[in-house]
Amino acid sequence: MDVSGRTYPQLALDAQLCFPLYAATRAVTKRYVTLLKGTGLTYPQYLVMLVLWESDEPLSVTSLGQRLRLDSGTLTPLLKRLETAGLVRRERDPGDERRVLVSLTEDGRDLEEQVSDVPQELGASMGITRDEALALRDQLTELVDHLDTADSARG
Amino acid sequence: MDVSGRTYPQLALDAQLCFPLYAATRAVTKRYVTLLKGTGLTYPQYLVMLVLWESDEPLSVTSLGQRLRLDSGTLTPLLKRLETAGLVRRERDPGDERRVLVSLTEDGRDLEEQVSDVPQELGASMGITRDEALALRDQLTELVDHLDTADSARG
DNA sequence: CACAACTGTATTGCGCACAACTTAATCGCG
DNA sequence: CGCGATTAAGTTGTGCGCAATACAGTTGTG
Repeated sequence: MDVSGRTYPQLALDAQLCFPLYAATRAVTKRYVTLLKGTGLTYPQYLVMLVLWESDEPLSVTSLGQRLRLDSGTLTPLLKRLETAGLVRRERDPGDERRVLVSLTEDGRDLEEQVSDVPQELGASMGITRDEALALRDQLTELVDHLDTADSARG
Repeated sequence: MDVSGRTYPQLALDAQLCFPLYAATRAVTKRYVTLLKGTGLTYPQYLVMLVLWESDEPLSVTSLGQRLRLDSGTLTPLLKRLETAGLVRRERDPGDERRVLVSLTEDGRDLEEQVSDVPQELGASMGITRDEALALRDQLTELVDHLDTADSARG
């Protein structure tokens, strides 16, 4: 942690934001493994289910991807696993055969009740108040917005 | 985003901290791809190099793993790629043949100067002040500490 | 010294992420 | 209508993360 005397002190691991961010995501994901045990879901699969539970309509792969910022290379195999698990259906849109519509099965819908306590349990594991969590959420959301424009703009 | 009328409003994607955290990490990683282009490093490889640049001594795989919270299943192939790239050496510790000591080559050491502007460039992409970044860093560090104890304690 | 317990690293297998590419369907424009 | 451009999803290949396992080397104990 002693950064004095280094040629490039800004490169110290503990001086940067990126590492705690990276570590926090992995720690949260690891906690979800425990919390989702019994549902058979991975954390990315859980996120997909969250989006589907929010939606009244079947969603295309692209719209799921826009919501979660994931592309078809990630979603297609993930959705196939959810289909194999019997939680979702994948059907070509009759009105546009390029699109695949993803909808919940009865089992998929039923799973929502089983995970309804997960957010609160995770919150308890994080050791911060609800207000702190919401403030952090907003800061990170802003960060994502900036980074998205930054990377496309500055190349 | 309208959460009213849902049976489980706490499951709304936008109500939770986990998703912005996950999205922010991926956005940062994506930005690093651009910033590290020319070094040949991936973001996790860059983190390993940060730790090695900080150290005067060769480090074992385990001590690298403790610093970065990564295990040998992740580090071994990553270090082999860094070795192939000519940036590090991997040698068994003569004093304890179980251990593999990782040290920088001349090329590896030289790379530090090439990335010395990366932290500042990333900071500029995030659209937050240095103080905000440091506050965020500290909050996330605390989060990680809590989650680590939570997952081992509550199983 | 013998040997069980432990430690450090490597290997295997699975599931993301994502870039790059392919294929099929649709759209737009003359 | 014909046909090039665009769009949507799927495929391929690379590199993490990490649990589970294997295994060689080391340590502790009698």
